[in-house]
Amino acid sequence: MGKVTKIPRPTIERLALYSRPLEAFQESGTPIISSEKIADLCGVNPAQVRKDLAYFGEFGVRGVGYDVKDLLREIKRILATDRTWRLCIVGMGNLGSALALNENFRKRGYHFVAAFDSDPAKAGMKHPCGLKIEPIGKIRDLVKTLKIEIGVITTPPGKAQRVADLLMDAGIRAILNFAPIQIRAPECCVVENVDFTLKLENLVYHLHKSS
Amino acid sequence: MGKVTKIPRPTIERLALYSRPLEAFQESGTPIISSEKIADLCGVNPAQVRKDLAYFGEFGVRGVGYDVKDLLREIKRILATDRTWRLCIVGMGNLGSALALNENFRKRGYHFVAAFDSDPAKAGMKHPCGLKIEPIGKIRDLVKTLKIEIGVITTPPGKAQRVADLLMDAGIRAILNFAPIQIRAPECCVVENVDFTLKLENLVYHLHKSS
DNA sequence: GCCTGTGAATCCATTCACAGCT
DNA sequence: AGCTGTGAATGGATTCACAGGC
Repeated sequence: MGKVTKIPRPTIERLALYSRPLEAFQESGTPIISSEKIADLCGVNPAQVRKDLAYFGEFGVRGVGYDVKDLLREIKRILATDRTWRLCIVGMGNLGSALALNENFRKRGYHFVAAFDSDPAKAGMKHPCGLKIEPIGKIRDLVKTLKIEIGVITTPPGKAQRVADLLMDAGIRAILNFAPIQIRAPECCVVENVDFTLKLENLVYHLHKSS
Repeated sequence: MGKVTKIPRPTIERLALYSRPLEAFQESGTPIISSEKIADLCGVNPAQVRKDLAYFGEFGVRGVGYDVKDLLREIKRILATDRTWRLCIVGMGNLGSALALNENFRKRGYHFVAAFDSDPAKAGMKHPCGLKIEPIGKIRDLVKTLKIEIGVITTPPGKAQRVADLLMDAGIRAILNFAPIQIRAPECCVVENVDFTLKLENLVYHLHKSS
């Protein structure tokens, strides 16, 4: 409390990163951890870790370190991962299907409660994950009645923007986009893009450069 | 030419980003494009676009803009996406399977030439993508004989580091990791992480903050 | 007039280095 | 002695603003 500082975006991203080893330490019963240890495991600078945490309070004890359990709880509270969230997937191709079946999401509190696909042949079918595949036209209705908070887009690139617009129309304010295009959205909606081929192009550049 | 400037990492990432709309413009036959247009479509500043490109040469014409075809060719040459690359996937669960079937990769010149899984029940099976699933033990051999250049890891987090070590042992120097852990690798190997849940945690923070 | 290429200015994030507490 | 919390210093990257060429 006190200062009203703006939190740097990278700080938020790293908080999530820190929580990974913290979870492991909590499970293994380690009670205390130092900024240096966290930094080491996450590949960042120890001062960075301390500064990131200090934005939100004084969680550590000088001369000692951080209490693993407390710190993890604080981070989860900050990130708002201490509750569950309701998501939908749009585009039940191979990727959408794989995500719906992925256990990592559920384990972290992300529950898929609806699945959509524009293919009339798919609509109505029951997906192995347990969800019935709904037509795109039902997005508006279901987002509201099922109180969906986050939309995941796994459509082909050509359809992604239209789907995003539908989701936003329905009141969605957070989108995770897997289509390799830049989604345009107003301020009020947060969009995160996951573009594998972008990452590959990065790899390939470095490979080529150092050969 | 001339100055030996160090290229900022973000510049490389954006070059790949710029190539997306350029491809669309090339297909639609638009001959010339301005830095402002590119910037707009990619959500960056026009000066940024010009500076990024200027690191590699003078591709534009003052008072006119950039020739779409030329620029795209140059970017592809810089990123080394003007050739094909040989990859393997390790971990043929839902995600690995979906990636192997994903057309986006092939279209951009990324060819999966081998698939591995540690599950003996899967080894030997033919995957719908056309590849035979090989046991982990064959990584070393096949990476060499098939001249695999990039490894994609889609195993559970517990196995990811071991798989990465195997790949690097076999001579792989670029890894795309989908497991939600931080892969440790020496300088000589480039690692890109794709962690969906990290992205979700970001979204969730922003949702929560602005509610 | 228009749009690129680029030094200069600004902004932001990271790292250092040490004071402060246990 | 040890490790956190934090102002100060550093280092990068982004943006501005304008000179340069069509």
